Amino acid sequence: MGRPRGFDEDQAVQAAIGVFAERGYDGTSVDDLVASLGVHRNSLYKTFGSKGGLYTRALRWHVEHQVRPLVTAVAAAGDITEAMHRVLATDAAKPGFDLLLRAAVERAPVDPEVAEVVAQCLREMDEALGRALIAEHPGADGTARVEALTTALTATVLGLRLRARAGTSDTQTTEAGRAVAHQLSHHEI
Amino acid sequence: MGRPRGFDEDQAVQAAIGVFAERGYDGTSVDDLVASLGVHRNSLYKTFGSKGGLYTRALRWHVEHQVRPLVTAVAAAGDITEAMHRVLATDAAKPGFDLLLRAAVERAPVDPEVAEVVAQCLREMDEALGRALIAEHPGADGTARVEALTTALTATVLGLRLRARAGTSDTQTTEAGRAVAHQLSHHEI
DNA sequence: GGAATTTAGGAACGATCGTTCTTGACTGGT
DNA sequence: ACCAGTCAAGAACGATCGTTCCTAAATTCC
Repeated sequence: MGRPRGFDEDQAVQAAIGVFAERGYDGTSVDDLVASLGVHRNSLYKTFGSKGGLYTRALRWHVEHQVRPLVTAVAAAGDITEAMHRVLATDAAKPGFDLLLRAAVERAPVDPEVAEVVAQCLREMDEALGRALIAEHPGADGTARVEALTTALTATVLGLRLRARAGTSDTQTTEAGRAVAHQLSHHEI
Repeated sequence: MGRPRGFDEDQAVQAAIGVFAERGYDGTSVDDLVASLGVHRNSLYKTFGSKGGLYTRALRWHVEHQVRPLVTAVAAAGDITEAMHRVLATDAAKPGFDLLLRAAVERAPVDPEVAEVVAQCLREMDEALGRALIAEHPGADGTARVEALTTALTATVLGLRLRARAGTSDTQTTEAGRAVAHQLSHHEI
């Protein structure tokens, strides 16, 4: 039924993730997207509806296919040190969660749909870190203290990645993560 | 020497801080600034040179007059619980450090001048939190562990404020801060 | 092998972007 | 009183914004 697509939809979404993560929503123009995605204007609007539509598609894909694996790896970690290492380890090939970070700062306050996606994802990260925490402190399971600590731990992870983007070295980031994990691991909570 | 100004420069800068913090750099137009600052276009360009010039002026003012007092209060705190409370306490009247947060995320990666201002400010926050930490653990003074922990603590503060902006309740934020402080206060580091 | 349908390729839209220019009102120094 | 210098007010600039429209090319169904 008609001419076949000259581009792959998921591939375009992945490219959009990179562009939006690097330049932000307001800092990215449709021309930027057209150039970076290799998808031409008309196809972009036909497929995603609008710039905002492509953004939410990109954010959802990012959360589901790039952040979720990180969350799963954290939840499966045997201890907090390993969990923090898995979520903070930098690797050029790894997608990370930069778009989530930018979305939380600049889109969540003005876009309820983005806010919901971000909040849900952060709750999952809280729970995953809580699982790693309980793996070392089984007695603390279900306590309010664990909940408060995981809220803070997720915040720490976000903040460390934020600092890394703003200039803090990978070494400092890694050691900071290790220090926090050590503090939570070698003492009761 | 000519007609006197019809606006106050500091007052305009403070208004710019609010606008940039709320809408971000790319999300703020010069028209927005003209409308919010009550300063007319020509005067804005005569006084600040450009939109970017006003932004860096606003960021420097924010850091010096709004974040620095927070840093000083943290450094002067007798314990970490008090320090965390002082930096996280929300109050409609308090300026907070939202512009710093947004600058770190969206401008520092692309503007070396902003990156330098942000990095310097975060280092000061690190040192202030370190002071509060050492107040409770004098023996840890100067150790690499303190440095790593303060890097993480500043990250936690940034992350918690980020989460608050994205929807996390003030109660959760406060309790998360308290839980972290408790963990650092009641155990050796 | 048309007819119908979908995409690609661009031109083009009005609106808004950051910035500059023009004009006239106002003030201080001589 | 007058000139020099600063400011306010707003029109206007070219560039870019997000979006739409038009035409040609490519594919499936009959």
